Amino acid sequence: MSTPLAHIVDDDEAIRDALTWLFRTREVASAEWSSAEEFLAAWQPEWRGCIVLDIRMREMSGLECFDVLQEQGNTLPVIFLTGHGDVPMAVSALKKGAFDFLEKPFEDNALVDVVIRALAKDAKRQASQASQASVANHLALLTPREQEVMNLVLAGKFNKVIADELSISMRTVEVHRARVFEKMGVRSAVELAQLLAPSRDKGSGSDSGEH
Amino acid sequence: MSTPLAHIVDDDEAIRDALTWLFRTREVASAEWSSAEEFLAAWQPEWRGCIVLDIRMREMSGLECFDVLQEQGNTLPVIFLTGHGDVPMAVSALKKGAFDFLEKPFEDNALVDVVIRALAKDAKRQASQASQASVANHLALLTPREQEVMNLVLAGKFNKVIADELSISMRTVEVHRARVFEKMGVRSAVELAQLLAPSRDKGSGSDSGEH
DNA sequence: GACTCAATTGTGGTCATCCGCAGTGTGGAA
DNA sequence: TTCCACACTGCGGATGACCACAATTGAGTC
Repeated sequence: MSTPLAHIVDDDEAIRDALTWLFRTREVASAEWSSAEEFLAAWQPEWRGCIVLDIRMREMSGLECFDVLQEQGNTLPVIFLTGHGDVPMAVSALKKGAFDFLEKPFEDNALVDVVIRALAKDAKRQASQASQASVANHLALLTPREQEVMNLVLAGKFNKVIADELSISMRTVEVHRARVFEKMGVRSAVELAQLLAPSRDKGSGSDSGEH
Repeated sequence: MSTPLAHIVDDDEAIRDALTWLFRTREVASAEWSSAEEFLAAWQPEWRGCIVLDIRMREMSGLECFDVLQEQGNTLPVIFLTGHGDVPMAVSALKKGAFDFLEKPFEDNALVDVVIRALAKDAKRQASQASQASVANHLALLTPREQEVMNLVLAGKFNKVIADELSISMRTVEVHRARVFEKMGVRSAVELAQLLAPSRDKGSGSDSGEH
């Protein structure tokens, strides 16, 4: 199991050591990576925690690393560290979904606070995603026909009408319907609607932002 | 009705004129305000569009103006303009929900693009909020007893059980239930659940759920 | 060929929902 | 006082939902 970790990605060993020590004294578990490439090679989508990413590194920069991560579906909050960032860089990073953007030198407390908030955010995201994934798993257990019937049930149609539209008997609809309820772990169409309602929205927001 | 406007808030008349001219040539409707105070005094929550806010102004700064707006429930996207912003300022503004943060000098095209995206975002937000408000209006038509029954219906309970919990007859529950459907403009509990699924908090829940 | 699984259908019955009809009682507004 | 909105109730019937029991067919697997 992956424990939540603050992943420190920086090619400066002195800084890595300092951050590792800082996090250890604040009881924040962390891991060290000496380059963006090394981190990307190891990165797994199921990791939890957050990423503390230095912008200026010898090979791949932190910003490039961030882009690659986002393409690969990373959901971990990313905190950028930079010695000489400019405003457009910070704005771009945040608009692309970075969690925060800190200029060196920064207060130890400030960084730790941000990391702790990032860890909390990831934990929350993880929780809500877990329940959504569970629904998706149950949904995957349904046969095509069952899904078809389910959709019509959710459209509020009577079994009679569903039978008609699918050109099958009412009895068959009842059987499918019962199996859908059973497999989805609900006891009524109302519960089913509520279970599926949150995940039935369209479009993922691009940029967002509440805090 | 309020047309979507790009509200230009800047105490420098030359800049206001330039922006107004720029927007007009791009067919973006705009309005001018010569100070944060003037804008705040006129501001109405139902306005649509976006706000182009200069940071450095004589009296109240753009950042202060932004804080006041957020407190008052502003939902319009805010685009900051600044001649000499620093990274922490930009980061803070974006994390507090600003739409964008542009440093002068900027390309005309860049600003117009941002404004157009901001207007689009507001239009989208407005649309989704409208349907939500409509649901709220319908909910407000329900009598207290009807809302109570509705919550129990949405909990997936049988009329019999609802009658029991409220210590009334089944027939009365049926009457309330029918009125709820009628007033909410739905024809079944499933439709009701879907209508209310995105936005809802528990009220008057007696016992909690199982499953 | 035996076996599993998805899809299909019927019978007959129970329980829940929905509705029209016909009322009672209460508290506030005109 | 009259009118009205709200809450409440009973009866009986039509319709829908759910279920146990019992089967058939075709596709794909072992």
